[in-house]
Amino acid sequence: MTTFAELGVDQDIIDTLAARGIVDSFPIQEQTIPLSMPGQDIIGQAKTGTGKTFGFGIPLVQRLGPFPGPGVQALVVVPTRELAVQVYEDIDMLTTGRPTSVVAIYGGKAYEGQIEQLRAGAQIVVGTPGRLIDLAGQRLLDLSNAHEVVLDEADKMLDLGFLPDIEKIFQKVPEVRHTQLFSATMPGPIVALARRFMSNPIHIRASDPDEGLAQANIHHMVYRAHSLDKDEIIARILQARGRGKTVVFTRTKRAAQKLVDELSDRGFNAVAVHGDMSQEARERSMAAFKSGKRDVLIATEVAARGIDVDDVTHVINHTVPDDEKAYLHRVGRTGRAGKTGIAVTFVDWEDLHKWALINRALDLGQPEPKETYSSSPHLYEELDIPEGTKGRIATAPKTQTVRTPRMHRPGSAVDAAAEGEGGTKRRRRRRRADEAGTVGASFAPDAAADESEPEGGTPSAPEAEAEGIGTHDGSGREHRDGKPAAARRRRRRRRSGTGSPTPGA
DNA sequence: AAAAAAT
Repeated sequence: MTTFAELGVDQDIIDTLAARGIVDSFPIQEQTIPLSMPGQDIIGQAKTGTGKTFGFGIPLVQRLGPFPGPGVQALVVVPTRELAVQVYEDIDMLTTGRPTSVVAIYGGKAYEGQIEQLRAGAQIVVGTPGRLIDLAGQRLLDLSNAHEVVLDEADKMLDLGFLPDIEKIFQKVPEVRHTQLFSATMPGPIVALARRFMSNPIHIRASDPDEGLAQANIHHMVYRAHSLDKDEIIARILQARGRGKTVVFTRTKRAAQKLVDELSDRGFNAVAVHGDMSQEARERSMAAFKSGKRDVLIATEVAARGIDVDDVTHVINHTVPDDEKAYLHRVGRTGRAGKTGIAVTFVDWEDLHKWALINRALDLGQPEPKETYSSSPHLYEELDIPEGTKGRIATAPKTQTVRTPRMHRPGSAVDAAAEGEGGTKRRRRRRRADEAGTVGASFAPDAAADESEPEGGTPSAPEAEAEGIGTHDGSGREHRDGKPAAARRRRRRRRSGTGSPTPGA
């Protein structure tokens, strides 16, 4: 193992890293930092959770020098707002003790703060394409001196959805510059395309090409489950999983919303993140999940790439992801920095082919998924639930399965009973649309207030909570049911009892 | 086709 000092990293950055317990370098850092530091263009490829951010971040901070003058000299572009926040935090940490200042520029947020920081002379900008182009177009962001450019999740940034924006951004930065592209996945055609934006790049792969792209420390499992049984199986996995956090990926925003509602009703500590939520609610969910206040995150593809949360032990694919790249990034939320993780994928009948392609492309060696579900409750006990947990599954009370039919027949007597007082279908739906994903869970009511206090101060907790998810119903009401949020919280607390995550409690 | 990304 090479030390950071041997890689040419400045002592103050070494100290900053050490203060955070980071003393060992990762292979990608060892391979790219010495090349990147003197200005070599790099395409850096390394597995999920193996230190890519510092791989480009350290040279970037260091190349600006210890006392950079004011004005944007470095630009990092990322595909999602949450990743912008995370990368911003990482790079900001690297600048500790330097006058270098970093700003995150992304949508869904007030312009003022971001513009203010740019005016104050920020040197490093981390952002998402839309807002970057917006501010550049308004002459509020000057990229003409950004000689350092990074595309994080580079293959995503160069795919069809983002490419036009990326081309615009490259038109705004200097032609002579240092360009770094990083990702766990770099398909050949994308590498070819990438060369258009780089000069004599070196493509570094931090692992043996025949080794495969999948993390060896992730254990993969497949269930061929009927969609109506998925909630029940997920609940059982969550119950049996022990300490740690879980990310569940859904294909659609609506499915994410529905699942977070269902799991919250079952007493799990779940929050959601998806594009139909307000940015404030998205960030509140992420903060609660990162801090451990909530231990289940239900997410759409938005959280598939780059997001780094400690102690994620399980990733569950509620539906098979689009392709092997999506699979790799999703399951890469676990098994990070040398830890192990479990990846569970539900394969629907119509996804059998898609799954077979992923299984083969990544050489996962998974057998053909067997039909593991049944409408009969005991058959759940035959499920191969993730390691070390079978005993607990087998002893799970049978009565748990009573809750599954509620999903099948919304509005039934069971449904009304679960709602408690005044539970019409319509009211229930409204409550959920507003609430879930913001605080999500039905207990730990104090957390609702904690999570709605970002730095910089926002409205009082009730309003912040009530704002809920943005465009879901497009309303913007301050209250639902005509009751203030505090009263609603009391009602929910009563309904959900003590907060023990026991289904059927 | 869905999700993401400016308002």
